[in-house]
Amino acid sequence: MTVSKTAAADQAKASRPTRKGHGDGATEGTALQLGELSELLGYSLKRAQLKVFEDFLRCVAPLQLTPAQFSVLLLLEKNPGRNQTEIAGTLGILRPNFVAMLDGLESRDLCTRVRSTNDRRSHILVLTDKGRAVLARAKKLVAAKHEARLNALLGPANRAALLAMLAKIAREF
Amino acid sequence: MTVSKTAAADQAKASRPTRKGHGDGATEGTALQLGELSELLGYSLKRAQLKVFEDFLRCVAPLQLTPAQFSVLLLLEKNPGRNQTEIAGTLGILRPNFVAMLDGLESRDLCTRVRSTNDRRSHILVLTDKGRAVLARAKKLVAAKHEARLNALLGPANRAALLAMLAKIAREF
DNA sequence: CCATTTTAGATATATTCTATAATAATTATC
DNA sequence: GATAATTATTATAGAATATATCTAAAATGG
Repeated sequence: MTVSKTAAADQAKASRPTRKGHGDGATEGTALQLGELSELLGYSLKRAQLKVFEDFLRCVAPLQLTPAQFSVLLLLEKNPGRNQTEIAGTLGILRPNFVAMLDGLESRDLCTRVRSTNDRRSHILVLTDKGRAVLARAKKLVAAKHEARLNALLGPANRAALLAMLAKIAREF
Repeated sequence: MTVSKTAAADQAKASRPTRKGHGDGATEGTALQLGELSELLGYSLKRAQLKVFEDFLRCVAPLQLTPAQFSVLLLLEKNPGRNQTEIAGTLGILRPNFVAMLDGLESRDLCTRVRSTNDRRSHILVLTDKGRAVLARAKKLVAAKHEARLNALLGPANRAALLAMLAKIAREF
């Protein structure tokens, strides 16, 4: 038998069924203990990342941009004249998966593929004027709502320290 | 016309095709500039999380445990007598998706579902002896290889500060 | 120049993760 | 006892992620 001998004892601890979120709370189930989970960096990293992305989506919802799309537009603005492989590679996006993503951006007229004259296999990615405008508005929303909220929570110095450590992990780990 | 007037100029900057990673490097493409992307917390958060999970998988590969599976086993050990809804909810896993995950753990005899005597709708989750043993080995691998590597990269004080900030974001953001 | 190899983008496809709706069994509430 | 709510489950759909293959074009080496 592989089940713990204390299974019956475990059962005894199980609370009887009660209506939850229903007033006095005297019979509400106890919150679970995270225990060693709270010392596991990867766990908090993942939970924090989900929260941050969630907030990003809310803040930039008027422009209908995902974090990944925003990162592409930012990269195109900063690096004109680059092709799909270079942009996708820098962002850690696999080339096949980048195709549909670009289709989406291009169909919304945020960027265009331009056949390179130097190497006719490749597409230079170009921000459209609309793409530039949307990006500018997105930057303002992100700075004013999203990053501002993080700053309020952590404080500017902590936020900078956090960013530096995350970048170091992303780079060197 | 929506395409930037400088598209032709952008094209001019595109490097001619060259063999990459091929010796002298005089003609290698320049690395892309991240620009404002490196100030976006969510971006570094995501990239760091991927690296950390990747390393976790490597370190604990002999036991064939994913981060999510490890977190379930940890939580079962710390919180005996809980049912599926409570465990899944604490980890942010949706109940329907938790079913297949438990099937996997149960088929490997790492935990078992025990019908609760108090509420016969629910399954109390119980770590098996094998589950306890695997968890103990996993903890050692994680501490000795995974978290040790993070400590070496950041230093213990920074690692603690990072963890505290991530937990705060996960909790309060 | 020509044959071979390599690369860029695209397509197809598989896997995993995530999310919602609906169902059966059981329990709670009126 | 009738109605509503809850647990676990199934089915399913969508997104993210991964690999192999195809074509057109370009580079390489004779």
